[in-house]
Amino acid sequence: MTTTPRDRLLDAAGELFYREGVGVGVDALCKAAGVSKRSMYLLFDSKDELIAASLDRRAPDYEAVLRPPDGGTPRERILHVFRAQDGLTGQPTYRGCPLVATATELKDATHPANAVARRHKQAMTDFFAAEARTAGAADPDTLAAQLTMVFDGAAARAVMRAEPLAGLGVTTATALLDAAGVV
Amino acid sequence: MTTTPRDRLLDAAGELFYREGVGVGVDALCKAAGVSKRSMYLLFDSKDELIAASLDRRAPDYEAVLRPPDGGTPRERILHVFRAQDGLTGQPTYRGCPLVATATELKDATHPANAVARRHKQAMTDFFAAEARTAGAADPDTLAAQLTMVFDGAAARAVMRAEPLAGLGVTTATALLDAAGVV
DNA sequence: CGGGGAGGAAACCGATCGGTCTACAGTCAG
DNA sequence: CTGACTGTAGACCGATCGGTTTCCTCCCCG
Repeated sequence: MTTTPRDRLLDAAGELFYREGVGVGVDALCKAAGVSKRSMYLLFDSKDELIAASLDRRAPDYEAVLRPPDGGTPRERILHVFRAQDGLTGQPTYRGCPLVATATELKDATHPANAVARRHKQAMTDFFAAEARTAGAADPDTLAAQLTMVFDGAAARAVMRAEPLAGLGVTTATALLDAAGVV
Repeated sequence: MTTTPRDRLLDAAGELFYREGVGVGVDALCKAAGVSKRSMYLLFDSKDELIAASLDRRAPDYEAVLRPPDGGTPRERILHVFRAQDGLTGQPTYRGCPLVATATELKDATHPANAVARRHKQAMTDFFAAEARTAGAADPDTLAAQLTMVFDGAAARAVMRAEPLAGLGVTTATALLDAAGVV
């Protein structure tokens, strides 16, 4: 057995919940994963826990796509994130930032998946803050919060497909970096 | 009869779909509106049409809250939108921009409610563009797209409650206006 | 007074929801 | 071989889904 039922469940959940929303039923999910409901409920306490676990599983891959390779200036490293995002938003399968989309769908701030989303989003802000600090920005925390906001805004625009202007996130982040004196 | 069944349905739908998501059932919705399912399905072809119609109904009120009063400089008029948004995001009942949230939940870009959301969002961008043009910005369309993106980003941040910094939308919009030479 | 339309209450439809449970196949250790 | 363990298939539970239909009440107009 190359993949465990747990792996298959998390992978199928990550894809289906992102593509069709968390309203996808447990039956359809288990069928897609090739796992019986019985096994699913032995592995996870509830569908809600599975949502949270699948988001936690998906997040590292998401971050890996966005994170810049080693080296380069802080400015370039930050802009790499927005360029990578631009590549994602151009795809027809793009449904927004998975973290924000899940939080938006779940509404309930106490949902376990919401804590997962918050944690991984904070990691992105922390990355921006560390780079901004390295670059000697006057207020790295505020700049990091602004950049995260631009990231989420670019994702939202892409979802609504009211985005005739590609690279909007990159140009806006550039403007903020300029304003913050990050060369 | 002070309110028609149609009005009660649209109002209840606007509130419930925003507060709990479009997954709310037709039964619960009709009960909240004090309207029978029979009447609902005589007034609307389907739940999807009701979602679209309720969003269309809600949008003018939403815009009225954000739109600045007559007068003032373009810069002040633009910043008024972000200050008004800041007031909304501070409320515990805030669940994000209704237009973006609906589009995010529905996934399907061909859903009638998605067209409604796009149209109203475009109206906001058009407002920004008109003000930027009045102010003599070099590229008013790009600036308007950036401001809309910041607006949606601020909404997304507020949803996730990873928002220790109030007024983030206002300060970021200010930075973009400064960069675009809109005094 | 009598008739017709509007609209509420609720039964009903097949399908699906999240979740539980039984039955059985395969695989390992002893 | 036996017994424990893991896993699938799928029936089953009550509830709810979107949507349709029947029935009845009310009110307005003639």
